[in-house]
Parts: sequence; structure tokens; C-alpha cells
Amino acid sequence: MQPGAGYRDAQTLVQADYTLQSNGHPLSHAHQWITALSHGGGGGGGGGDSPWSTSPLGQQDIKPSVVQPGGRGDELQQHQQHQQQQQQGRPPHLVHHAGSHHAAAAAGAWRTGASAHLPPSMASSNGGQAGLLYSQPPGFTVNGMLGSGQPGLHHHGLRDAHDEQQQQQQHHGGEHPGGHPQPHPPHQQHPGGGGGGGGHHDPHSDEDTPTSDDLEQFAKQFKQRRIKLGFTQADVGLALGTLYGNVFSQTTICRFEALQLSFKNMCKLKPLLNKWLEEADSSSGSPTSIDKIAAQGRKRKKRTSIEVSVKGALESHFLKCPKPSAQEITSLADSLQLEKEVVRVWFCNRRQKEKRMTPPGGTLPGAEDVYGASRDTPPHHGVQTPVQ
DNA sequence: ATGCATGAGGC
DNA sequence: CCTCATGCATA
Repeated sequence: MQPGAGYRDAQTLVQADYTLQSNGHPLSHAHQWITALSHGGGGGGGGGDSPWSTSPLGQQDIKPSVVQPGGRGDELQQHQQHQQQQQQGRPPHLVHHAGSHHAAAAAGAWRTGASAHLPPSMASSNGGQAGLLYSQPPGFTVNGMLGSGQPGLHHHGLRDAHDEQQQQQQHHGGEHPGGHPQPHPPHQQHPGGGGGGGGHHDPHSDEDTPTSDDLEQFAKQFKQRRIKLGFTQADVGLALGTLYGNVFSQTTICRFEALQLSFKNMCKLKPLLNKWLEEADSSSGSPTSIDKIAAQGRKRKKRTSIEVSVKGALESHFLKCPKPSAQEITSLADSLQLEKEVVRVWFCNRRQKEKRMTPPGGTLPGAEDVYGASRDTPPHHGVQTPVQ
């Protein structure tokens, strides 16, 4: 925040203090601040480009984030101070409108013609059920609905599990900057067509992979309904945990609504959120049960604050070379007076950002130019949802 | 709403 | 080490 006022050594405000408040173990050096808690498997993939980008492939298995209750002795971190997020606004009124429109279906959205083929994603295997994860620290309000007692609701057969196909991504390794900047084609589409078999379906059955337009639309509707029902993003995340066993944080829900996840990830979450919507809709009046879940915490390195000027330098390098070698990272880190790890992570995050559906500026996918070239942007985004 | 971080999987 | 899915901690 303080722009240029001269730099002092402390430019990099790395707060090297890993906060450990509870017990106060110093844990000094530590290369790895983390300790336990393993959550789902990462999807690892390898690498390549996301469907948005060049290749339409990109699938691997998705992992449910399950946590294992193994014993961990972390102490909790109750650290919150002031937080103004959203969790208190729970209006008592639950609107209940006759459900006439089921979400996904909207036919013909604005972008009609699109159809596409997308990676069928996700494997739905999740065997794990997360048991308890954490609870919300700051005044967690009750969660959304719970299935505790509603026999009849449970449902219909949604189409949940479907196929699990897998696609593969490809490579990654060798690219270098000099070549081409990966072009990202904006949306992909699908249908299937091709050949084989048939054309089927309409753009919207949730059964098959949604198109990016579908996702965009769904995300919008989801947000709107969620707000009307009076739930916060955090509530939804927790509710998903009680419903399926996969808990998600406010961050993830937020990113979903903002389309800031990878295409594949969006596809994975959509069915879950869709199901939640249905539940929420039907249980408008049901007693919210309070689920108490155990809290837990983990030691995490304190977030490093990178000065704006340093950030600018990093971005400049990123433009030249999005994937610097270890050595380059080291020297860069050295010149910027940052830890190598911090720089490495910064690049990783930066790369991820480029792969999201909606780039921060607004230009849809495909725009990889972060800044610098042409991009002006869109206006959109604030319309219609008051945001919470 | 986002920035930095963690970690499982894969090369 | 990277990518990818996620999230704590923040602004």
C-alpha cells in the first residue's frame, strides 16, 4: 500500500514469523511449516493446458477432499479478529417459490449455438467421507439444511454418478518461452458429435459435460438463489460437507460463482452445488440442525506480503518467462530479496491464474495477456448481484 | 474477493 | 519441480 515512497530494506515485508499462537512453539526454522492434515489427493495432473487452452483434454481424477481423522495434534488457531465477512446475514425468510425452474435448464441461453465438447470430467469416486473437518471460527452460524431428518427428500435419483472417464492431459514440460504464448481458445464446445454416435442431447442436461456457457449461467443462478435463500458462501461449503462429505470453504464457493476455477473443476463442482440447490429449495423450513464439528488447525506459514514494486518486477518477468528455471528463480529471488520458495510459489500461482475461466479483467478465457496488450474490459460483473 | 500457501500426484 | 484443487488469512 504505500507506493512509492522510497524503498528501504524492509521492502519485503516478509513476516517471518510463523504464527503459532496457541502454544507458542517457536518452530523456528522449519522448512516446512506444515504438519499434518492431508486432504484429498491432488489432482495432479500433469500438466498441460486446460481445456480452455489449447487442448481440450485435461482430466484426471478428481479427488474428494477427505480428511483423515488421524490423530494430529495440532492446536487450534483461533485467531480471528475482526472479520467482516458474511456469515451473519441469515434472513429468516426463506423464500419458497414453487420450483418451477430447475436450474440447469435454461434453454437457450444467450449463446445458443454453442455446443461443445468437453471433457467429460470427473470421476466420481469418492470414497471418502470426510468426517469432520473444521468448523467455522468466527461465529459460525448454523448451516444450511441438514438432512437429518427428512426421509422423503432424499432423493430422486439425480444423476449423480455417471461415468467417469478420464482424459489425459499432456505434457508440460518442455515448453519454453520463446515459442508461442499459449493461445487459449475461449470456449470449447461440445457435442458430440462427431461421429459417432449420435447426437444427442441438448445443451443442458446436466448429464453431460456442460459448456462454458452453461457453467456461466449456472454460476449466476446459483449465486442468486443462494442469496435469496439467505445462505452465505461459507454455509454452502459446509452444507456440502454434511451432505456429501466433501466440505468446501467459502473461497471455493466464491470462486465457483465468479468462475475463477478451472473448467474441469467447475464441472466437478456443479453437480454438487446443483444438488445443494435442490435440497435447499425443498427444505425451506426445515430445521437446521446444528452440526458441530471439531475444530482443528494447522500451522501455516504466514502469508508473505510482497511489495507492489516487487510484484511489478515479478510480473515483468512473468511476461518474459512464465516458467523460469530453478536457477532463474533463485537469482530472481536473490535480487528481490525474497525467499526462493516464495518466488517459486508466486509463479505457480500466477500460472494458475491464467488458466482460470474468467480472468480478472474480464476477458474470458483465452485471454492470456495479462496486461499489456489489448484488453479492455468488461464491464460486467457487477450487475445484478449485489454481492454480499 | 483474493493473495499467498499446502500437498497429492505426476513426470 | 510442476500442475491442480483448495483453503487460511487478508485487504
